[in-house]
Amino acid sequence: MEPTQPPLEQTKIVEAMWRSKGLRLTGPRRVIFGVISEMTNHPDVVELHRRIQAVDRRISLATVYRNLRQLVEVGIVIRYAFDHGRSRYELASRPHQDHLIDRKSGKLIEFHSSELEKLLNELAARHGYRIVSRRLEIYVEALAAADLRD
Amino acid sequence: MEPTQPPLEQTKIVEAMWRSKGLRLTGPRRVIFGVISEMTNHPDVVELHRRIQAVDRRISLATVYRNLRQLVEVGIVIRYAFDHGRSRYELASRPHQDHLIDRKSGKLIEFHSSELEKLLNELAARHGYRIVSRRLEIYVEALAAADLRD
DNA sequence: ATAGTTGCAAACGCTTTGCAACTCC
DNA sequence: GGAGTTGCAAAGCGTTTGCAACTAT
Repeated sequence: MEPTQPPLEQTKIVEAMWRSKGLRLTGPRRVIFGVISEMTNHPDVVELHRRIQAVDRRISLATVYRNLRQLVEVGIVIRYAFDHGRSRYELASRPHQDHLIDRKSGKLIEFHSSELEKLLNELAARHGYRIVSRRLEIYVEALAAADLRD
Repeated sequence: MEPTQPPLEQTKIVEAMWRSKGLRLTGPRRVIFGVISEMTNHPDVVELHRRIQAVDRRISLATVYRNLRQLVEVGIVIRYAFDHGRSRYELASRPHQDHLIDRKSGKLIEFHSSELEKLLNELAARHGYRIVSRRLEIYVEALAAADLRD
């Protein structure tokens, strides 16, 4: 039934969040936020910059860095500095995933436990902190005859 | 002139481990390994270098870096790159702990919760697995210090 | 009008490395 | 003796920043 309305592409979540904070919106920001809105995994600056330049070649790496920094500051984006290479970024709105990793089979299971969530929050609070983000990797080994699929 | 036995000070665990791998032992290494053997928390290179130079002023930062790198390679030391500042180092022989990391202050809190331990074991078992090891890093923010920033 | 943003290039902080002298086995 | 190690200074790499031109409000 829908006529040929512009696909209204993926809503730019980040732009909306930014506006809701009453912050200034510029040309480069529109592009940057658009790209960031669509990131699903954990891209690094170079990858983001590449995608951003695909839209507008003039946007500099410095601007990408500056905006990422601001997005992290206002809590829209999370920055990870796992190893010592480039940082990786993630939309803060995504619910956090924890992982079970079976090195033998190479299987990786994502899970989410509200019980765990609750316990971790308590642990943090006990030390006077609020959790910003976390990283949980559990390395496991199959129990006897557990030939699980998935 | 020698009294009885030299106090045999704190055993230099790292030196012993290194020897057991048949690797070369030099003057600077003896000092570096001695300092590393005694590290209890998660010092960074600068802190380690300071302690090392307190013993032998001539040992360079480059040498400390090079040896840390080798120790990590052979698995004696673990390197953490929590925030984006200097890496922090820990003796691998210590039982693994979970970490609370305050990126703003750079503070790092180790904790251990048997409650958490139990829950994780349950979660793994629920999926048909047994835990081999894990890595948990919780990034936090001080509760009260929310409006302390400029 | 003006406070904020941008691109550029230079500066920064942590870490690594090329080199020549030195040292442990 | 010779492979491995060291100190030094310089280079590398990811990230930040000073500046002058620009732009959103």
